[in-house]
Amino acid sequence: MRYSAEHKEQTRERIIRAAARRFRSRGSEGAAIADLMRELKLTHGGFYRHFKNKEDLFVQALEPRLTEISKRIASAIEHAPPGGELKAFIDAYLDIQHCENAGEGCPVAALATELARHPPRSRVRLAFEKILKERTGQMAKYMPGKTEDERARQARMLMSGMAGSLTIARALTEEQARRKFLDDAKDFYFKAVHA
Amino acid sequence: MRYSAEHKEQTRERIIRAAARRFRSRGSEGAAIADLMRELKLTHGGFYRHFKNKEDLFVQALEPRLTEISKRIASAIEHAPPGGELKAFIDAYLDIQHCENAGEGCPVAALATELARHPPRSRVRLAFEKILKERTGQMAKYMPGKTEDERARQARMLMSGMAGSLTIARALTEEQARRKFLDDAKDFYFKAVHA
DNA sequence: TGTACATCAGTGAACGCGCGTTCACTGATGTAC
DNA sequence: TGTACATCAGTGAACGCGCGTTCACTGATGTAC
Repeated sequence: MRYSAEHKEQTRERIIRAAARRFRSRGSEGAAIADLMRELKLTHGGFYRHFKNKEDLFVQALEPRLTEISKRIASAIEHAPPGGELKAFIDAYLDIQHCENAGEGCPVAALATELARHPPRSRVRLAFEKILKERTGQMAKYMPGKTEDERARQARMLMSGMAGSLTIARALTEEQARRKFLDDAKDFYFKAVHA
Repeated sequence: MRYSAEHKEQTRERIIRAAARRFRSRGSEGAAIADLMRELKLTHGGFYRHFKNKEDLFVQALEPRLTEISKRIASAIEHAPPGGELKAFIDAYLDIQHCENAGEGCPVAALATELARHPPRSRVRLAFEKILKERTGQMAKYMPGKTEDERARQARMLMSGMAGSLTIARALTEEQARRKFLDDAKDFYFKAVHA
């Protein structure tokens, strides 16, 4: 059947969304194309009408997710009382829901280890780095610190540290322990950025 | 040919060492048994005289590595001037060499994401959790903090945070950027634990 | 307005490859007598 | 001390499976005339 360009774009969008979820919750190697397409009630062959190959999908799925999270963060910050932006951000990032749902969450925490194993100048790594920079830039303005540079540094440290703590929390086997770990982390990072 | 029990034990040890390196630098899925055995000038078939399967190897390779790192940390701390133990530890963990050689480094930073994807009550996760507890317990005594509990919390946060920062540093494409990132991190965490 | 042809998203069989695992076999050395 | 047999680490071919990718085909709709 012939489909409209609009229909094609919608399918593409659906593939990207589902893929981003699978990549984050299972890793790139854990997410099979046939399974992904089956989830969307499609067959695997059609995949290649939308993407050159799996890596192409990975790159294209990564970017919108990173910016999506940025927006989510921005929204959490906006709804915070004046002066409470940073706390709102930390609490939102280290939330138990974020911990339990890696598929919907921060791609940095979910995929950084894997990305580090890709070749250094690969598209994925360059895309990752670019967006990492954008994101920490966006966060910087809520950071304490005298100079722009100091605030940017703080933002980078806060983000990488929280990503690490979130990852470790996810590896704990008991939900109770994860909750406690995250609560401790909220405390720790809030104090850390004010040190 | 018939081999002595001692010879067998040595081979087993060699497999575990090489596997631990490969697991950390490439992840469990990235480390193939045939390649591993070839590195040791053996063939893949012999592998099963030593391990039940690949997961068995993973569990057995993980444990000694976690304690090995604990010893390395202990040694770094011992050689530090009195009162400088914590700084010595932070500097050792966030060292550029540690960053560049994931294969020889901290298994928490290298494998936590992957571990979180294993089934919750699996041998690997339980082993990981047990040793995580031991290690942070060991670190706790160098932490500032009034109560034992507070020191333990600080140790957990420091470790998970630094693991995250190390991971992000590894994902950066330029060595210069990695060095700067690590230096910033050393500062950040040193101040954070004294906050 | 109607007709013939082109397009192309989606289908599903097939291919090739990597990899974990199995298995019959080898042969040097340990052990029983 | 010598001999026959058992053992078992290691070999390498083979198997099965999952998965990324290719390809000939379908058929509804767009387009040219």
